[in-house]
Amino acid sequence: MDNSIILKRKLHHTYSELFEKELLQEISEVGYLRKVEKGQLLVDIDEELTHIPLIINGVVKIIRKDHNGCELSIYYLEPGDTCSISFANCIHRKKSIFRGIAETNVEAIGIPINLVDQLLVKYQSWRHYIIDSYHCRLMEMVETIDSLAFMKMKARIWKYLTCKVKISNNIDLEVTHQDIADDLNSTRVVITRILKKLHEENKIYSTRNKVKLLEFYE
DNA sequence: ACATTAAGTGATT
DNA sequence: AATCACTTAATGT
Repeated sequence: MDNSIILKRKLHHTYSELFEKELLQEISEVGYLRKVEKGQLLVDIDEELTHIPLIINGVVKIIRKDHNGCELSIYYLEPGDTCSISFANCIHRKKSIFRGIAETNVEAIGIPINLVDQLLVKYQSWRHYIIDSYHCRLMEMVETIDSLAFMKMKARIWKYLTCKVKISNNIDLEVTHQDIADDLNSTRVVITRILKKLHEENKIYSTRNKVKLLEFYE
């Protein structure tokens, strides 16, 4: 079967609502189908980008690596998504700052980067798609940052409490929320709220001036 | 009983 | 996560 016919059909069920007809037609002509098996890399850090992937089906995990090589998952690409970050990269011929791994078996349509610019000029739906994509990615990032920041405080409090228990060799601590806030350079209200959560998780039992650790392993 | 201090909450930034 | 403004609960005198 003709390559463009196959692509057209693949494109249809996820992108027909998104793109105008002419754009679908053009993509089916210039794109090529790329199948990636679960666990395989789509793109690695420092790799030069040669095409933009439009995800047809499957899920791609986008991750970042820290200095130690620890992975931090940034976000997921699902059908109908593309890696908008890669647009800036490919326009300026930069290398990827992310790694994309197939979380499941993935089918994607690759669009050569030299054509991405042209599509941007020619098709409104393509422009909207890219801008929306950026927006979604940004919102996901904000969420990730929020939760990281929050978890950090919770972790700090937990460390602080277990440390105190270890020092005093006593499960019962005599501290006010304000004390903890001062020690951790935070504010009382924030501590109160996180302690309440820990309380609800049955990790501590806290009353006025007191915090009792219910979970404490060496 | 009243004042003081600790803790809880909702809204806002 | 921090700040504000305000409420509620516990404690000391």
